[in-house]
Amino acid sequence: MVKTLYVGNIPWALKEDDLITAFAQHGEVLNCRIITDNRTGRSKGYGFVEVPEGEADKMIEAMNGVGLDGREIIVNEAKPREEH
DNA sequence: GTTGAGCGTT
Repeated sequence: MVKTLYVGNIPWALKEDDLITAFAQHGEVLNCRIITDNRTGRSKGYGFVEVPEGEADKMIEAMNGVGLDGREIIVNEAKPREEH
């Protein structure tokens, strides 16, 4: 099973590959996604990273508050997406 | 070309 991590406060210039590289140093990154609004052309400035459940807790504590590109990022467990 | 709290799409 994989767990989804919420990553916020990320720089505008950051890319999905950059998140993978940063998170891959502390564990295995299965998938990642940065939320950007193409309709207004403005990045929401946050993204999601999927990591193994066994490493999710270590990844959060290891990457939470880490300075990335000069800006410290916020890493937490993402809430499950509600589907109705 | 800019900005800064939050929780997302194949």
